[in-house]
Amino acid sequence: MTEQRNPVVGISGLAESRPTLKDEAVSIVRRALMSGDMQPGKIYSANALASQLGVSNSPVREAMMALSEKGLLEVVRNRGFRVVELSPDDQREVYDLRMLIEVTAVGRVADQGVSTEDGQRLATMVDTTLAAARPDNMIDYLERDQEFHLSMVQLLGNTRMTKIIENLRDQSRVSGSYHLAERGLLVASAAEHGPILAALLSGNRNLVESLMTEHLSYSLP
Amino acid sequence: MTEQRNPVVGISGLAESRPTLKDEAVSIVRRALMSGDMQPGKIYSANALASQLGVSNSPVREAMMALSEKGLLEVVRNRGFRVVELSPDDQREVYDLRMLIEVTAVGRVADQGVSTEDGQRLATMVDTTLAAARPDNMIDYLERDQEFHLSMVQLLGNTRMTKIIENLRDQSRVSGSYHLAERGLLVASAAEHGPILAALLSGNRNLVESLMTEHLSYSLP
DNA sequence: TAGAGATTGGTTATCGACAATCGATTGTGT
DNA sequence: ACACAATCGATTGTCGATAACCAATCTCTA
Repeated sequence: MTEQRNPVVGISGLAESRPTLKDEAVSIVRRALMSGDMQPGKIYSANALASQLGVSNSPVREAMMALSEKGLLEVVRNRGFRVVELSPDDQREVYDLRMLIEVTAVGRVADQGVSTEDGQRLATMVDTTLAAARPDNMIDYLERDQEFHLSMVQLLGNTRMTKIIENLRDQSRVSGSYHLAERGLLVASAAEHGPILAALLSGNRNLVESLMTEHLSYSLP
Repeated sequence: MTEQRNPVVGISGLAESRPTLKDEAVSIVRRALMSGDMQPGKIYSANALASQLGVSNSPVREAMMALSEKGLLEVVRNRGFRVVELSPDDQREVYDLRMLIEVTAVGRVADQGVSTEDGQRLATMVDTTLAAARPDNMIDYLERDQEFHLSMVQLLGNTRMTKIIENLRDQSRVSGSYHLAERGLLVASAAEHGPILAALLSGNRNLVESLMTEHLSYSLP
């Protein structure tokens, strides 16, 4: 019988060419990873999460598979999905890549020039990020931080490069970026965004790159 | 009753902690993409491929989803999976990234030094690749070429960087790398591997990087 | 006691089925 | 002839069920 199925309310009540259940599951799990609701090293069951969300296993499974491809989860056969726990070596792998790609990307943007409009937009982000830099507000802060950095990179126009950088940053975030809060370095890190943007707008590539290099060291343990 | 299920014979008859059906499907589709059996721009049905392989839709679907994550396919909602067709802009995105990452990676390997053993292994690959450089042998040749380049990069020990480079090279390969064969540049490209390896072994980073830079221009249209 | 082998508990990997959805095609009215 | 609505065919996205599987626990024997 054509009974109305369990509506499966996602996040937004909006109905706009509805995203697939898999997509919703991806963002839910992703958020749980970033917020620490899912802890590194622990194994989680796709089926269990599926029934929590009120959907069947398939879309949730696909979501966790996708996150495994991105290196945020590990598939443990017939056991579940383990949240990755970056070893010191892993962390340096990610760090090295970010130093190479992310720094170069922002440097190139400086070379290429930034429109006044984009400059304004970025300046706003610097402010809101700094305002969000409170230890009790880590999750939101990290989101703003991510937005600012990705917005700079996006100006280069290389979508693949942006995706790669986003993924690397996500990997950094999962395995505790909490040493920032612990050490009260949160505001210090946010405060560097201003000079970085200034250098970017002035088109000083060398300066931007050295500031970015220094800035990235905050993501080291 | 514990009845023997449909055996679902994969490719290799080997039974060694059997890979998942999804994994088998991934390599099958991947090969089809590289060989041109699946053509850029065309849409293929996961279910159709599933019944061709004698398995259900789920693992094949997961495989094609994974390849979509990697940028080799595009999901077209309720229509199927389209083989990506790189626009000129897309091709330059990939090219720019390879120039940045792949060249740097090989350069760093030169700095770091290569063991005699590894050098031997690479030298063998140079030979077999050159031997495979016949226009009627494109698929095999491309496989050897890939193996040589990835083996160099692997020596750096950054697994994530290797994966990224592998993915970028795969993207280059899908959308016809056939201009090589067409223009008879195949042997010319393979012949550059020797000097590259020589420069690598001699630890001359600058030389390696400039040779690699030149070499990559073969992957441009 | 110690160790091999059976049992258990929980999870996935895979299956087959079906409604929702999309693009193309056909049909209709002006 | 043309715009627009209804229909059609194909494919996915999602579902619920189940056997295969892994790790850990328990049992039994030497």
